[in-house]
Amino acid sequence: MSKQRNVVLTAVTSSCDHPTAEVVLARCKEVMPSINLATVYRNLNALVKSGEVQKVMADGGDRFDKTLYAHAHFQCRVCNSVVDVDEIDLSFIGNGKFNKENKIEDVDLTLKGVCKDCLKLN
Amino acid sequence: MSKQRNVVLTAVTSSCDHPTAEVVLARCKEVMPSINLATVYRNLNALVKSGEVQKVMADGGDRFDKTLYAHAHFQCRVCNSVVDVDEIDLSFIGNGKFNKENKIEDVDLTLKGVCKDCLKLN
DNA sequence: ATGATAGTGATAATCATTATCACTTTATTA
DNA sequence: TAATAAAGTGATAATGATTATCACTATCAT
Repeated sequence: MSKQRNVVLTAVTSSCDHPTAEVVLARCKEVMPSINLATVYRNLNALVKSGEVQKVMADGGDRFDKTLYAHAHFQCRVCNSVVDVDEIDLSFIGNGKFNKENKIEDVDLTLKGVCKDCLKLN
Repeated sequence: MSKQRNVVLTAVTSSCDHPTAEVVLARCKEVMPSINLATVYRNLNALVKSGEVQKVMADGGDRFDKTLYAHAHFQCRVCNSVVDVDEIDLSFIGNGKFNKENKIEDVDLTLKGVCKDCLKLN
């Protein structure tokens, strides 16, 4: 594991939000100013492949997540923030007949709407 | 509703798959060779806004869907095809406490893995 | 040390999507 | 019907996120 990969991993795991690649880059630069966006993408993809972080598709670019168990997300269409939604249980997925014929490897459940903070601003 | 919007709408609703904008363009050109990709995007977005079609985020570009009720999707990571998964009931979402503080407007549940056809090819 | 290999930084390229704009079609009004 | 306003189109440029390329550097095993 290179120094850069470690810096990228720390940038994702040291906070509870869901940073974009650009945000990860900004955090890495605080600690390693020479690090490059391409390196950030390379290592994020490597970390996803090795199962150390999760990738979450979202409007405005993919997000990266330190939480590894299956869980739902919510993205606000006003401020674009992404938060975990733990109250939804995803464990039932894979029990149906669909998963007998096909192979489900991953579940991506994203709720969309307006978050409580943006609701207040109206 | 312009001729072009009608052609775009028909391209989405006349089949049961989940075409990308490029596929929609190809279908439209069969019937209206002069139609342009920008026009296809413009009208797809307008149809989404008016609630006549649904947009589904997917790897390799957004897909468009004539089915309007909330339902899950599955995307194969080998052939990239997207299919409906009707056996998963999404109606329970919105009953929890999360939706009391925040406003959930849309649900996007995409399963990922390998479809039965691609499993056979191994 | 030497060579092989993997990883990096810089930047170009790609891909999906959106913006712009001159022009055409459609609708509205006189 | 003619004049005019409004909306939509096609062509293409621009954007934004992501990936590919490539010369160079750090790391590791001889």
